[in-house]
Amino acid sequence: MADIDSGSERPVPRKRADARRNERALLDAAAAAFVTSGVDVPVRDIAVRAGVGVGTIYRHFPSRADLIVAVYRHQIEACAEAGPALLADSDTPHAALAQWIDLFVDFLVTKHGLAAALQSDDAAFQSLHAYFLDRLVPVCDQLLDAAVAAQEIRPDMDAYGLLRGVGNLCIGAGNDPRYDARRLVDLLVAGLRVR
Amino acid sequence: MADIDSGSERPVPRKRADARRNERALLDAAAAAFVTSGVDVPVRDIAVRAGVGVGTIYRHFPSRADLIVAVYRHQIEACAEAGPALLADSDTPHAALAQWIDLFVDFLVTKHGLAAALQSDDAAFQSLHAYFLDRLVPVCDQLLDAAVAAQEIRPDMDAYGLLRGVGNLCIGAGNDPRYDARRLVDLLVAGLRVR
DNA sequence: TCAACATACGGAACGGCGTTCCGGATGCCA
DNA sequence: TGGCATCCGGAACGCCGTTCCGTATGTTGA
Repeated sequence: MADIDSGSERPVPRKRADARRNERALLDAAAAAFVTSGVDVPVRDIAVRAGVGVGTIYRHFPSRADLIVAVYRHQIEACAEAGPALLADSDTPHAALAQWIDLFVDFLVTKHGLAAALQSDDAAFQSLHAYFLDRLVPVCDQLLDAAVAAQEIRPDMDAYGLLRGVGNLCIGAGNDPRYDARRLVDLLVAGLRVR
Repeated sequence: MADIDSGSERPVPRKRADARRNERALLDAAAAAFVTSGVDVPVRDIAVRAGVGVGTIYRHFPSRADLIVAVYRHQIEACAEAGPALLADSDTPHAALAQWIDLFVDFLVTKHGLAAALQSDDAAFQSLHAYFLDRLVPVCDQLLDAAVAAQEIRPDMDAYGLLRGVGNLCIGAGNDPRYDARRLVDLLVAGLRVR
């Protein structure tokens, strides 16, 4: 989506230098703030870190959810692209599915508060929700289909439901040493197998 | 906890009539508001429903979490007490466990937003968290122990982790027809079985 | 180089939230 | 009925995400 101006004419006349600088500063500041205080960190804190006013945040990112998406876009892309690769490399589709879900869990568990934000029905988080779904559901679907075709798992599980379940299980992981989200996800994936 | 004054002397001299009336009105109003708008309903709305000022809510319930606990206390108690009963009546401990978890899921799924509040790390919800845990973890532990003793499930699952997992899976159920929390919980419980 | 303009900035302001505070009202008991 | 402990209502506080707008600044054409 970025840098479409590799073509001949220039319909989008490039943003001002300070705007580009601020956008970069905001992405860096937000990433750092998310690590320190979780994705629920107040917008004002991010603005202070970036040395910028709050208004500037909203010029670049329509809502806090879009900022979150922007910060994690690369990692989500990487996760999505790992799906077909795992399917090609693994011994069985079920192994690929398990490994891919592990990747997803790794991602969520290390982002304090992200899993909770993902399931929030707050309208402000709709774009976050939508981006994850658009990008990951098709990948998960492909893995599920392959495992079903190999008769490794029961055929009545949909990718959307599974991803939401895994996402839900990751909520609060990392806050509480007594709660091991990964083990529960493993249990869930184990329950998926044909008996 | 209520009505300790069945004894002889009366060290706690009974609350004023208007206070008792308001507490009852608040419980009723909160219950109705939770059904209509979920447990996240603004405190002011509950106050309006009860025909009372916001200050009155906080005199009776130290925080919104305590109001939630008060509203659902009876149902939580019922769920807790159903555990031993199911264990006595069911054919196998695993069946009892599955049925009990079903009860828990039934309870959570019908309380819009409760499951999310339960997992929130917000300090205001600590008493909610604590009450659920105090009351339900021992029951779940008993069911798990029995099922482990009968060699029906793997022995490495703790009651706290399981309850949190089930609670997490129930987040957002009821908002989204595409998400079937019960099915995922069933999968989780199925994954618990020894292979 | 400079003026003029589109673009972007900062932070005050807004509406909503949970919670606290306190002057005034009210039930209770002597 | 008077006096007092108890309780009430709702304004006020601090924090939040988001919006708005007067001001500043990068850019561009002359």
